[in-house]
Amino acid sequence: MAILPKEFFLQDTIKTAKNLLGCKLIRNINNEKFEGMIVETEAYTQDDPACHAFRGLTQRTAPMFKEGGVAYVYFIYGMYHCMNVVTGKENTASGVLIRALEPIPPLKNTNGPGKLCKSLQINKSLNETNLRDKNSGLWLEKFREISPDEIITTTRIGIKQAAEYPRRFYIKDNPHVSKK
DNA sequence: GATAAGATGTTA
DNA sequence: AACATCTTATCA
Repeated sequence: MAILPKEFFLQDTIKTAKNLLGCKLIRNINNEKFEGMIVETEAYTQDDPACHAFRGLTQRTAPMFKEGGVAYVYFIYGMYHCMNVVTGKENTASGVLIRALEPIPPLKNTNGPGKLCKSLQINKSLNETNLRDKNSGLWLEKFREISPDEIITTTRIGIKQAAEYPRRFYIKDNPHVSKK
């Protein structure tokens, strides 16, 4: 299937968070491919108190300010990495947290943002990597069409700031969404 | 089932 | 000190 084009990442972040549902995330490790379909996302924008970039540009958040289509990978809780798809124009800080994948064999254990990064061996070496370039080892493709009535919207998980924002999206009845 | 605690390192 | 998490233990 086709690699997601640049324009895909330059739309409204919330729209992109929904559009990413049903897309495939593919990781190439030593010419072995691991893939899964995105089933759960969360949107983070610069005007959002829960967004890492809310307080401005720092070394950590710099990737979020790049033009959409690259990865923002950060380390959390001393053990896990989480991966975002950066969205929007250059100098606007926004991204979409990938929270869960429906694994395609032999991939497994991808029902959570920390778990999927562990399974796909996503770490800071992939920070700022171009998600439209297969040579980067991590990229996105169009996979399945998800109709609007299959998308459930809820509040986000694991945050205290702006906890009431309805910016978490997942595919209805999909068993690979992260646990409550 | 539910809730609590612990692991652990980076960030601001 | 808080943290965009997860696993294990300890209840009931």
